[in-house]
Amino acid sequence: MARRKKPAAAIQSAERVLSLLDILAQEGTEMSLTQISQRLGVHISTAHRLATTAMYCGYVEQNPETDKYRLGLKCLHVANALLHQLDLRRIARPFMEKLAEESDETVNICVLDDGEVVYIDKAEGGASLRLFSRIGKRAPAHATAAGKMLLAHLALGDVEAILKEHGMPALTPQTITSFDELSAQLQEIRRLGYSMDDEECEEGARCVAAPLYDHTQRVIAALSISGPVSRFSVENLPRLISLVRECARDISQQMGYAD
Amino acid sequence: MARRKKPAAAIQSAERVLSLLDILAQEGTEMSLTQISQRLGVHISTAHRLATTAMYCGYVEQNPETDKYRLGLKCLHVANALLHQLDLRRIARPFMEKLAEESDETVNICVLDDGEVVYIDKAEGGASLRLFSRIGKRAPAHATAAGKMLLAHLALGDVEAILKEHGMPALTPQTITSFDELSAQLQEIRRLGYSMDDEECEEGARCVAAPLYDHTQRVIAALSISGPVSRFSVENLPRLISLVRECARDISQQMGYAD
DNA sequence: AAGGTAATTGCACATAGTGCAATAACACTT
DNA sequence: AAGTGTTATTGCACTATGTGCAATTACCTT
Repeated sequence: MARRKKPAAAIQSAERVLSLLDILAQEGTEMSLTQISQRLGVHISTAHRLATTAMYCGYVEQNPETDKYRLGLKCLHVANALLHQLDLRRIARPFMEKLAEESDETVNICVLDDGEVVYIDKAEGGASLRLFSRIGKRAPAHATAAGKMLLAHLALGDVEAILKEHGMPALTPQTITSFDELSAQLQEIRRLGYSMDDEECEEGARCVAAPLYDHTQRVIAALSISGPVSRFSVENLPRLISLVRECARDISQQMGYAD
Repeated sequence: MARRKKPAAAIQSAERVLSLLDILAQEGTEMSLTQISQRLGVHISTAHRLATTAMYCGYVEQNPETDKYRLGLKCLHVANALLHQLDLRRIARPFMEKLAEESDETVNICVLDDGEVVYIDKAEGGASLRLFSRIGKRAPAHATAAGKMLLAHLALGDVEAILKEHGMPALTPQTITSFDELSAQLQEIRRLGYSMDDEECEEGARCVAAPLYDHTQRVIAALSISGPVSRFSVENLPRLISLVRECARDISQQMGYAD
C-alpha cells in the first residue's frame, strides 16, 4: 500500500518524537538542537524537550563531547524484538539455510512496507560475496526481483500509487523506468511464478525471487536468491529458479498455504 | 550508569508512545488495546490514539485478522540506521573478521547501556556454533565477560547502582551472585587486562573479553571471543586471551587511543 | 435477531505542551 | 582575566492539544 493514512486524531507530540527518530535515522550523523528544530518545524525549546524525553526512554542519546543528539540503543532492542516476533522468519529459517547451502548463494526474504521492499532475513552460502547484512534495509520495489514479485500481487491502483510516490529511479542502465514496461513485466511474473532482477538493482548482480504465501492464500513476502552474473549464467539460471520456487513453496506450505 | 534520570519537563505523550514500543517489544506477541491501556495506565481511547499515531509513523502495525497491535517495520529501519552510524562498528569490523578467521571462534563487541551489555556487532569463524545473531540483544553485565570488563572500568558507586537495580541472577551454577566476589574479580580484571566468563552465562560456553578504548582514553566497549569449553580448554586459553587482547589494542589505536 | 466484546470516534474540558525570553555553559578571542 | 558568541537549557504564562467519557461501529457467537 502507499503512504499510510493519517488518523483523524493523531497525537501531535507522539508523532513528533517518532519523527525525531526518523530524522536522526535519515540524517546519518548526530544532529544539533538547531538542526532538529528546523527539520521538525518546532521551536528549539520544544525540540529540546522532545530530545530529552526520547533520551530518558533510551531511544536517543546525547554525545557528551559535541552535545549533539543521535539514535540510542533502545532502537536496537526494539528492532530485535520485532525480528524475534516475526513468525515468517522463524518458520522460513531452516529452509533458507538449506537453500543457501544447496545453491551456495545469498538468500533473502523481503516484505513490502510503505511502497518499498524491506529485508527481514538472510542466509548465506559459502561462496557468497559476504556482503553486510541487509536486514532492515530498504530498496525500491521496481528495481528488485523481490519488489517486482510483491508488486505483481498488488491491485493495479496500489502499484500506480506506489510508483507515483516513489518514482522509478534508474539504479543501473538496466533498471526499468517505464511504467508500461514494468506493468507488462509484472503480468509476465504472475504467469511465470518467479521474477528476476537482471542487473537492474546492482551492476554485476542477478537475483531471482518467488512468492511466499500464508494461510490467507495471499502473498506476504518474497524469497530471493542472488549472486554475481558469472554464477547466474544463462545455463545456471533454470536450476536456481527451480530451487527458489521449490523452497518458496515449501515455506508457504508451512505458513498454511494450500496450493 | 544506572537508570536514566527523568527530565524536568518530559513530554508525556512522547514518553507514552515510546513506552508503547517498549511494551510491544517486551510482550513478545501482538497486543489488544485493552492490554495496551492496562500496561500504559491510560484510558483505552488514549491507547487507541497512541497506537494509531505510531501506526501512521510506521512503528506499529495492526494485524487485520486479530485487530491486535504489534511492532512495525520502521523499527528495523531506525535500528539499521543506528548500527550504520556507529563509528566503532565500522572501524572494528575488519579486525573482528580477521580475529574470527584466526581463532575460528565467535567474536562480539558489546557496549554498556542502562546497566546491561548490548551486542553491537559480531563476526564468526568457520567452526562456530552458528548461533543466531545477537546484535541488539542484551545480557546481564555481571554474568558476561564483556559485562564484567565494562563494569571493571566504572566507578564503584555506579557498579553498586547497576547491581542494585538489575540484581545478580544466577544463569548457571557458576554465575557469580555475591557482590564481594564480583568486586574482587573486577579488581583482578583491571590488573590482568582481560576478563573471562567461565560458564557463568551459558553452560558449556566460555568467553574472554578485552577493553576497547577511544581517543578520550576511556573504555567505551568490550571485544569478546567465545566458544565451547572443549575448544576453550586450559591449554588453548592463553592463545585466545592473547589474540583478543591484541585485537582490542589494534582497534583501540584506530579509535584514537594512545597506550 | 439478539447479545457480547472490542475497536473507534465525537465532544467538552482540563492540563499538558508550547514559544518566548532569560539563564547557563562552554569555547574562542582579545 | 574579561568579553563575546553560540548553543543548550529552563521558568513562566497562555492556549491548543490531549484526555476520558459515553456513544457508536464492527464483528463474532448463540
